[in-house]
Amino acid sequence: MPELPEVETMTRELRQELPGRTVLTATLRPKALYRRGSASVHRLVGRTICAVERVGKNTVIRFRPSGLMLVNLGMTGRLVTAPNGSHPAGARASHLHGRFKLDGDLRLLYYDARRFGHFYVAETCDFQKDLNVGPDPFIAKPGYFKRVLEGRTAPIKSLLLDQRLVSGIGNIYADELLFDAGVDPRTPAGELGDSASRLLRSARTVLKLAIDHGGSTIRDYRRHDGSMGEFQQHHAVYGREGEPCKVCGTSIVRVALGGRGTHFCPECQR
DNA sequence: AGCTTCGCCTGCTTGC
DNA sequence: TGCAAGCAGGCGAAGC
Repeated sequence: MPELPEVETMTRELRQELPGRTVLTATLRPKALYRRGSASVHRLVGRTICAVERVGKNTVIRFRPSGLMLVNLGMTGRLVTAPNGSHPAGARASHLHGRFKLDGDLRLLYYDARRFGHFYVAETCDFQKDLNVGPDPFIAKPGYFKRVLEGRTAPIKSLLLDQRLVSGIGNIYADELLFDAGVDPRTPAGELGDSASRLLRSARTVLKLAIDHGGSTIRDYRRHDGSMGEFQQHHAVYGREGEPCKVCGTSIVRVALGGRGTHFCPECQR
């Protein structure tokens, strides 16, 4: 499940290759991969990539003289370059849904087994307003969490997954940062008090560490070269149900919260 | 408005 | 061993 660290890793890798390339042909199917209100990728033919950046869990490719394409990988999406005629390691042809032929003998390919990803093509875009993408933990100012969580009654874990409030955090890193902060995921967000600012610090710590390890590979995620991320080896709680807490030895518990598998240490997180 | 549930989709895991 | 059912989960839509 690509979250901020995985998308950041992928975006950095694409940034090495894409800027300066002009789009020669573009196809994306099926239609369901387009986000509502998106223009067709055909519009990008003839335009030249000028920047590749990350916004929350999305990769944004910018073009000159104008235009942008936002890619959200959903759960199993993979955006990767390959020379003409070759396919990236471990990619199945039946999962190939998007092809962008670029100049200089390069293709940008989109694979997605479950097709939960989506694309948004437009001339301009206000991410916060048009796409409901709030600030990520590296952009948010100290005090931001405390301010937006005030009065909220939903469990803090559920709100951490809400991209409108804070972007970039998914199921894995929500569990991991709550452990780092020592906060019970079921805590009503408005009752956090001063630990709200601790959450922001933990988010930055955990996400930064994950980026340094190339992200987490649970099932599908792969680095650009087909290798796996390493951070899953450092998970304290995610996927460790029944295993001893690395701090106190208590068995890690798994509960369902808002329909999501949620892992935590009942001793360290209160 | 805020909170919760549902549906999309397919590969992997589990159970018989 | 083989097959069917169950499960996972980002995110938008719908329901309360």
